[in-house]
Amino acid sequence: MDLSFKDRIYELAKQIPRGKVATYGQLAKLAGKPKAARTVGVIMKHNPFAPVVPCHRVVGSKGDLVGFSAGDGLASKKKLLKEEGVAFIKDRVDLTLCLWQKKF
DNA sequence: ATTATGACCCGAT
DNA sequence: AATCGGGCCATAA
Repeated sequence: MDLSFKDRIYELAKQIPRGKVATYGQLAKLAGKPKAARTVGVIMKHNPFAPVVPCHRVVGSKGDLVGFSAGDGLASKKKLLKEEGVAFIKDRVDLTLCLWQKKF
C-alpha cells in the first residue's frame, strides 16, 4: 500500500475513540515521524475526511487547544470535546485522563 | 529539483 | 509565568 504520511495520520485519527484526545506529536510519532507534528497540522487542516477524521480530537502536546480556525475556533472545539466527556482544565485538556494511547 | 508554507514543539531569555 | 526564536518535516505549486 502506498500509505503516505498523511494517510497514516488519517488512519490514526480515525482510531481516536470518543472522549479521548491525541496530540499532533503523538500522531506524528505513530506515523513514523516524531518530529513531523507540523506536517500533521497541515494535513489535518486539509482534512479530506472531515466527518471521518475527528480533527477536533487532536490537540497540542500539552493538551492546549492550538490551531483550529473552524467555526468559532477553539471555542467550538473545546465545547465539542467537553460534550464528548473530555476532562477540561480551563482551556486545556487533561492529558492525564483523556490522552489517547495506541495500545496495540 | 527547489521554494514556500503551516491547526507544532522545545529550549532559552 | 509569559514571550521569542529556531528547528524539523511532509505537501503543494
